[in-house]
Amino acid sequence: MESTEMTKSDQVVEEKCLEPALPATIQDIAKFEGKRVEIKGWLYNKRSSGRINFLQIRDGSGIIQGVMVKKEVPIETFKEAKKLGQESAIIVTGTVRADERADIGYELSVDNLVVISETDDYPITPKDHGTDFLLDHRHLWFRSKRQHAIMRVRSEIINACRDYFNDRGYILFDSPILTPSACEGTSNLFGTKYFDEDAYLTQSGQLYVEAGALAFGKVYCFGPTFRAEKSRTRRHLMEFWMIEPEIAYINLEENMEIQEDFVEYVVQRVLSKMKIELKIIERDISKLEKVKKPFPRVQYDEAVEILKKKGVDFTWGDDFGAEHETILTEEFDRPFFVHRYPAEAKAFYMKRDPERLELALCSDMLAPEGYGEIIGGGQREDDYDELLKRVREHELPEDAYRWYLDLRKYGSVPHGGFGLGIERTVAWVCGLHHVRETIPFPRMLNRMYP
RNA sequence: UGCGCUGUAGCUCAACGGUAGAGCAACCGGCUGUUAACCGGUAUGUUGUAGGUUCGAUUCCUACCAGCGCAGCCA
Repeated sequence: MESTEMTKSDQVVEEKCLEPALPATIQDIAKFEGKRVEIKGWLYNKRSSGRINFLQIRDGSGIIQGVMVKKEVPIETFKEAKKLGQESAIIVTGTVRADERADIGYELSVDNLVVISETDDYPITPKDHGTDFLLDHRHLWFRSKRQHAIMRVRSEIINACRDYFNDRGYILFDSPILTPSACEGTSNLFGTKYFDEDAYLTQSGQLYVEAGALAFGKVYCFGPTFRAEKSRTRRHLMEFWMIEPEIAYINLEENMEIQEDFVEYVVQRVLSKMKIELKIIERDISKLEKVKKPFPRVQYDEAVEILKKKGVDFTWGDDFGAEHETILTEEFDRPFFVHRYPAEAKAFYMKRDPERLELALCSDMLAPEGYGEIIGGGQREDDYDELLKRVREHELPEDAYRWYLDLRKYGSVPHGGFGLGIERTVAWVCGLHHVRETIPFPRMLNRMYP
């Protein structure tokens, strides 16, 4: 099929004595000013004005307007272009021309068009659609400008996360997705079968990554995480991605220093590399420019004081709800830490503060503008007897945690780490209302399609 | 799971209890610089499901179903 199309295209070249077209992407179109190029893509939208067809062409890297003038192309080509439906696959050739009127500064004077596949009735029209409809068409939705930009930012954030740790001597140490028991002893896991045994989809790689830290010093895992919580809010997905570094020989303070350095790096990198995308999403850049360390550190006790000063009824020992998080968030113009929560409500593996045994050596990083918790982390209990006691207190199956207890038996050291939720981070960096737009195919309560 | 809201054309939404309507998309035509282009024309319905009140229900009532928002839980 391709060869016959090329012949057709070559004929036009001959007839008009045009230069051969260079393969080009819209992203790099500036390099081709004055040159004749070929763009392989899709029709994003079109308008016409009698004797001119304006074709908005997208190729995945960007959108450019192709201008097709009636008297400059064969009449059949002009008519064909006029009838083309949104998202028809097309190969367009033409000359790149600088034009002030164009969004990207360049237009394409089209001299030929080859239709690879025609489309009619593309469901996502350039008008308003409801979220439910768009989510039903998620497989098409991210062809649209805004979703396209968000997916690019997500990709860059993930690359930045990986680069940060790879460049600093961390070993990628992936944790299993199928696990024999609950990592943190909580319920709400997706259950499945491992042949005849019960198995669960992981809700955190942390326990495994601890084993990695004691072997390699500094490791991280990056993968999907599953929570079978019946949560339906703008901050929750049933399946989400988390990057979880774990480091031997660090304390809580050092842990927080790594976190702020890491988050600053990720945000600043998106700021410098994704300007176009952030503009399409209409993100207020000034908010992100303030994301510089050091991030404020607030003890749980102080956070409770802040809430009380603001007239919020709050009992010491409770965990913060969404409303409380938002109020605290308004206090700062950058992410901040809340550390040393009451140990009662926290996971069994968290180390107690030796100076105040009722507190856990843990911290959350809360993103500004009401985006809530993006990181949870802390110091792990490294004493064998203490950890065994906690396992028993939480009535966890001792046998399943044998290997985890072993880590405290053979060369135990103070260690800690944290987990950053990718989708919440993307939502915050992009300034989105809901995390469902931050992942290609969101898994939500009541939605597993497409 | 609790509280609240919604369900009408492919999409976004109207319609005091009195024969079901608009914009966009589709289709036909017009326009030499459009940019969610515009202008004229054509076609489009089991009003979520089941019952009830009523002469008459898209409208009022009940149940169910589906979805959304908020909360809890968490990243």
